[in-house]
Amino acid sequence: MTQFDDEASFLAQYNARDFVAPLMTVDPVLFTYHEASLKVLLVERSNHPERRLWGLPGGFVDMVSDQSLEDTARRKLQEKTGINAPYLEQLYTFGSATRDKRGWSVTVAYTALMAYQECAAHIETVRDAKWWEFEALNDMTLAFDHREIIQTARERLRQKALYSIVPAYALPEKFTLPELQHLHEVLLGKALQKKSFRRRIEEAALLIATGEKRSDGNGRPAVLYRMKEDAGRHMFVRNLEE
Amino acid sequence: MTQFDDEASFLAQYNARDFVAPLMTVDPVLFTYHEASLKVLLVERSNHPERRLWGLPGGFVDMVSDQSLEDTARRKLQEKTGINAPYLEQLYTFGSATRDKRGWSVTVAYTALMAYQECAAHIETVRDAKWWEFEALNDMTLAFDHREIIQTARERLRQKALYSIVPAYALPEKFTLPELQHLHEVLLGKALQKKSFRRRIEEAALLIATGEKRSDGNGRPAVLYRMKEDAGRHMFVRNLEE
DNA sequence: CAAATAGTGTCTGTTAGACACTATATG
DNA sequence: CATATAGTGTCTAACAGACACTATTTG
Repeated sequence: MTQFDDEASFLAQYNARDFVAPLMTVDPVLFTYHEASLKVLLVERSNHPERRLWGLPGGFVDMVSDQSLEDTARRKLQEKTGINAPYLEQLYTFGSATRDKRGWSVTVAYTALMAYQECAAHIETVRDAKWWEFEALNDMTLAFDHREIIQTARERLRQKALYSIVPAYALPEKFTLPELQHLHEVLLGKALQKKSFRRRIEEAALLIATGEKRSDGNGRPAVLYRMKEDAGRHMFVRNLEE
Repeated sequence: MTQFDDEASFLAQYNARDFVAPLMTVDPVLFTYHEASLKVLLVERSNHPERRLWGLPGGFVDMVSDQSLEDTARRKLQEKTGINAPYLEQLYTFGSATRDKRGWSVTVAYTALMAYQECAAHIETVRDAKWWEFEALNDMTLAFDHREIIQTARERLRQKALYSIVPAYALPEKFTLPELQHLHEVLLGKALQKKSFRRRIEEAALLIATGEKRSDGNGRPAVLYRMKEDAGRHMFVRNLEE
């Protein structure tokens, strides 16, 4: 390798094209909660590879328009589904020689949460975009290693349900405590004591009562709350039981 | 873009060299505990860019020899320092257009822990390898965004000290409870109640008494323990106070 | 009124904090 | 013996679980 006196001349001759790097993608796993169940947003691929299979709404980093990995995640969600998620957090990075048939590839996965809204395919590389029930994915063949990625995201979200109210980002802006509790119950796969659940949220002062109530026709109406600004960052010192 | 009938012909014409991907590196943050303080292993760069600056012992993914990102992390640690760490966990992925002067770059950071041992530079791209006291890094200019990466790793390790005994991987195979407690105290930046600390570890049955004791000359000798196989995976349901 | 769902009062159980105590080493 | 460090006994405080109770809605 040639030696250079100074960094400036080193950088002047440096050309990233001289080196082959792994394929570099970003894959958001977008969850929501609707009709009492957890849903994941998937898109049907209209191009090779893995054409016609459902997978995550991710894609390549655009070295011109993206300044950061989070930019890529937001852009891909926007392009493929028209969605802008209020919660986006890096999950894990999956990289290996074999996960993509095109060669060594790396994907940075993000967990995203948002209130349910209808969605549709937005660009030509996507035939369709659809919310799938999490449980239904067991019977499907998904693109690449996307099943493993979704499984990892789901597991992390389960953990967060034990010590935070991050799952609330999967609800509409205004929601009731029974709704939030049920979402946590879905994530944890077990019933929770409503007294415990409500008490810890109230004592940590994470929510603001809007003054409104909502009834679904049966029984006493529930108070509607919205999250305080930083409620998603709060961590309880003691977990709910597993 | 040309259309292909089947995936095989698509893959046959696909050439990763046709696309420019970000630079792709892996950076392990290797911690140990020695002489009552937390240390980080850094190497002095002998090549551009950032020549002569100290940074993490990372490097490019080798698409031939590495099968996974963890392979890269282990290989780089081995090459640059001769070390094989008993604890290695993915930390976070840092990627942006500006973090490396050569262009858009992504690094997958790993946290590694090991018992203290002497180390030395192992290859020509490294002038020197050295354990630095974590506190000393404040006064240094480090390569790239490595200060931020180390800070993130340190913060994650602090979190783990609250609900696990993962930090024990930074100790020798046999260690005493007062040693482990002091390491946690360094990580948390506050004194802990020894009764609480010992009680939770004993009740979770995470350690095995070796039968040996060790005295440092002063006072009653402490019992030496080693970690049970899966002790690093145990998570206490209730955190220590912050 | 009954049925259904929201929300509370209050007791128990678990586990961390506080801190004084005992145990075992050295010199 | 004094000193130093390891390790224990035990009370308190915080907070989740259990579960019966009250509250508010519809029909």
